[in-house]
Amino acid sequence: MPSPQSAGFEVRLEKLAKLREQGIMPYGYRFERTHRAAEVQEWFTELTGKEVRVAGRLMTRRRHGKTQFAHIQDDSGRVQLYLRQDTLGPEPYERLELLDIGDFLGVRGEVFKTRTGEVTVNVLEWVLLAKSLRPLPEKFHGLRDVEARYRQRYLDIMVNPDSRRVFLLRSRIIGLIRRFLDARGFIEVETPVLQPIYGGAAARPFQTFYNVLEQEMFLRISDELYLKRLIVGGIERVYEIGKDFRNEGLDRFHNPEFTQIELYQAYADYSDMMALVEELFRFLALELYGTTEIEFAGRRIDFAKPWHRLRFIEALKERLGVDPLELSDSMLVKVAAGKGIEVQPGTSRAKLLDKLFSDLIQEKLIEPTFVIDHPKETTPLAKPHRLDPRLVERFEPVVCGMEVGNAFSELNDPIEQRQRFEDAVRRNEEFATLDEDYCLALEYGMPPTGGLGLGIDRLVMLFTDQNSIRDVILFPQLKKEK
RNA sequence: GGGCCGUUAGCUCAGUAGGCAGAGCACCUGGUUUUUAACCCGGUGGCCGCAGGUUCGAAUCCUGCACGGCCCA
Repeated sequence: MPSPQSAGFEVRLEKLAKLREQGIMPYGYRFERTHRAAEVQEWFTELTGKEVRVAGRLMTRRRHGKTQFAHIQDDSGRVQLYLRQDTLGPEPYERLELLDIGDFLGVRGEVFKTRTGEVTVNVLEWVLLAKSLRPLPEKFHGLRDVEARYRQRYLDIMVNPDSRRVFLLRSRIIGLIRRFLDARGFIEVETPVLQPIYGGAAARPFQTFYNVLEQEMFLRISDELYLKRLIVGGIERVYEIGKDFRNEGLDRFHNPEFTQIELYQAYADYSDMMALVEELFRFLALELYGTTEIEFAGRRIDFAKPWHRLRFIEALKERLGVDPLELSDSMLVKVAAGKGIEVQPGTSRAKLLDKLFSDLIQEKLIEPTFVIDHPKETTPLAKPHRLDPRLVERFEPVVCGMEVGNAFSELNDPIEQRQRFEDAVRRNEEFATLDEDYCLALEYGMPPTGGLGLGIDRLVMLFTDQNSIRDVILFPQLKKEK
């Protein structure tokens, strides 16, 4: 972190003082703009010779004695300014010496095209809107240092256009998802982030204390059990986009605080959810890029075609040479070890199966694929498979080896649901809970329901070709600097 | 938790037989009335991540720590 004494700071403070001496307010209140930077370029034909008012941050500057060129940047892009002593007058021109790269300016001027063809504003009048006291990162290379890009994200998006692009796309993607679901009659809701009992996934929660209720609480690890209560209540198509929190690992694909969309549709099953995913991904690609193809990590992925279906058990059976469903827990551990996959003693069968699949198969699934029909014990909230009671009706959408979601035909038999919760708790599975209130809700009756969760961060990674989840999260947590 | 890599000026980076700490950009002085990574002259700027150790001498070698990245668990 730069110190107060660092280069440029003192000099800029002096300029600030001089400006005040000259009666200039270095921090303005407002500025009426007629155009944004990009609009001046875009509408050049109509604007040429006309007066415009634009504002932005001073990003470049080339001085030539009695004239100078500069660029200001606003959120649409940049526009060049041309500043002449004979146009501005001696004092306002001289006062330009008190400006620095990084300052915010508002200008009034005439639009023209320079000899080299760049659309430019010939400035008639300028005002300082905010003085910058810190030197900006280098104009050509931008801000490269990964740690600095995360810790000072404002600098990253200020000077690295690609970073800005990612976050603008993130916003568009979320907007498009809403548009897609709203058009299909889904209702967006908000459910509690602070929950008295966590559930809907197997993950270590963050804990906190709710003073006025004098009660331990958890930050949600999933929205599932609340959204399904709403299905019970008669909201037939419902979704929520929000943060979930899992007090666990942090790597390229995982961030403890992440954004998920969960949606539930009454009278539907997991096949309907597969169709929805196929449509949604095609829609996103078309809206964002005008084609069904995207590029991720150097590969072209086409969402025009239906996704592959890969049965969880059959894929594992082929890879392991034996049917994992027919193996005892201890045999399964041995077979896993034979494939180089070691787990801590006491790891649940569900976790082991999951790990086997992730390590041996999932990372090779490049083409869009639904991994379907998982073993029952992996998924206590999914409905038994209609053709094979050892399995559940579940799928995980996988693209480029990356799991981007999870979906089921939702379990709506309250007796079986309670049994499945109790089994998981009895097997002492990590983070298994029994949500009595949810069981009560199910006892009132829940229609057949298809449910789907999608990791928004990973979705954004996929659609913006980013390698790390931290590159699609504006302010990823880092350790405190000491 | 383990392995590897990184940390040098505001930014981007050089810097090994261990011997005065470097460049470009930015900044400051001067010049320049159509430039655009403007240009020309001159200049300022360093806890070389932190703490120890080895050595006549350490950015450089060794140990530990901090922060970050990648890979593994």
